[in-house]
Amino acid sequence: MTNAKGQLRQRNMSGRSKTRSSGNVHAKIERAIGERILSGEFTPGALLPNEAEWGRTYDASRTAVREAIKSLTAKGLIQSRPKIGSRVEPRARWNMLDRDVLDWHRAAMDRNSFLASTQEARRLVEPGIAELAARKHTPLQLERLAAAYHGMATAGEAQAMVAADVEFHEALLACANNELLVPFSIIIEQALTNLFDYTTRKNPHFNRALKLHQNIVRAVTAADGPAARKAMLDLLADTDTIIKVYPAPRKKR
Amino acid sequence: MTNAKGQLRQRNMSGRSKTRSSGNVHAKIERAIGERILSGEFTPGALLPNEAEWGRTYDASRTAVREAIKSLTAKGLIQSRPKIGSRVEPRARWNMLDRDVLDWHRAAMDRNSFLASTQEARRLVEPGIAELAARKHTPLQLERLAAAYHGMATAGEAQAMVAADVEFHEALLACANNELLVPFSIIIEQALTNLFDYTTRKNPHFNRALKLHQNIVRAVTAADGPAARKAMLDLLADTDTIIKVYPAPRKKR
DNA sequence: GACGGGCTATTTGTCATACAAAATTCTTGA
DNA sequence: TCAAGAATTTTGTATGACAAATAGCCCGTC
Repeated sequence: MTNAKGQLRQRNMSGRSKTRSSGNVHAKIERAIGERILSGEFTPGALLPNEAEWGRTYDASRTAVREAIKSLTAKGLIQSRPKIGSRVEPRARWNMLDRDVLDWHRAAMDRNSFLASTQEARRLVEPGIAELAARKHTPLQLERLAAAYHGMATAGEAQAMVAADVEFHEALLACANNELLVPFSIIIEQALTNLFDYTTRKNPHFNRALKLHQNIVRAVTAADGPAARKAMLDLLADTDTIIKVYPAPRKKR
Repeated sequence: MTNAKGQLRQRNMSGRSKTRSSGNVHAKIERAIGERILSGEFTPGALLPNEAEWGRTYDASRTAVREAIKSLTAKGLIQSRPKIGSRVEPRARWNMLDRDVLDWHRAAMDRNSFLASTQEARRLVEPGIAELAARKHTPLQLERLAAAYHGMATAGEAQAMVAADVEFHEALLACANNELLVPFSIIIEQALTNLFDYTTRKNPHFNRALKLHQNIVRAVTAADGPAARKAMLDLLADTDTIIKVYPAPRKKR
């Protein structure tokens, strides 16, 4: 994130939508420090430089630094105390389901390990979500799900396909009608975005994936919980297969 | 959170550990605004008062207000833009697995609805976690789980029992070795804390719950995934029963 | 020598003020 | 009518000053 002189570089937007606020000084500093923590440069329990020092490092005012630090604190990464400074919190406190944190986390590990852990989490949660969705959806929510499926079927380029896929899973999550589960969409989004190279390119897979998604729509529409669960398991199993068949498409740099 | 004159009151600590920073001005403002959003006073899309206005409302400097707002932004509750101000984000963006957000959420709804949704989420996730734990735990993690069980068995007062119970489930989560699942511990913690009145008091239930926890330890120790899953399902079913048997112990005020 | 209490230094916390930057809204001119 | 530009509002950033908290040191006492 930072070059030799510690100046803030523009982010490279890998996977994430361009946040309007990413141009803000405090947002850049937050990202810079966040990445350095997630990368392991500062380990849990470690003492960070003080605010004045960060200000010098990134050539910014203490105000901007403090706002960055407050954000990182809100994400559970650090904790500040007078006379002590800011310490890195234990990993168990890190809010890994925060968009930024998960993004920094992904950037700090190799892609296959990351995909392995997202897929594991998805296998754990999404079948249950599908079942809940089948049992609890409202007509409006079902409409959104159907529309998302239609969006997948008619998506043109690969980029749009990924977006439609994400929307599909978010619509399904909404069908489950449990707000506590919603943050999981971030994992799904990251997983699908990073599966980009694996999927969407191969046309034979495209049709298969579409069919597997359709099965979910049908089961949810029929309010058939067990069928929805199974349809989701099938979809995830298919995804896992693809990851194994095509190991690491191309090294990142 | 605020009285008629808008002055900040000391928090009442329901369920949460006393945060050192809760005495900070920006933390108080954050909490005040957060509660007002979660309570529905400001609905998604609504425009909040500007920073200067908040400063007057809570008799604080713009600096403190801004730090509060940055925290709330990091939790996904709001988004700020120049010339516009701060708007409440759609609920799907809210980071419901954040400690504070979940706490404000709980405070804004009736207890039974809250417990219903936490139990639903737990039924969805924890059996899978138990299974993963059985398959992936390390010796050290298993030790922690066993110690947590021992802590439950020897806990004296009810307060300590709840703490030990939370530690048990967090230890189990750690056994699963998937960091993406860790934030769920916040749901478990909130659920158990709020189940306080239901459980722990009745001695017959205490022994039963202890046994159900022991079954989990055994299955995990034996690396028996399916058995661990079933043991967790049994435990959760038992908890659900208790909630149904003793509806709402005492209204909160 | 051990211990307790107070002193000091460091760091975050808070405030006030000023100006920059962004972006909506209004205004004005073609 | 519409588009370009000006005005206005709000957040964003910087600076400087002081308050509050507290770890670690110092010192005096038992």
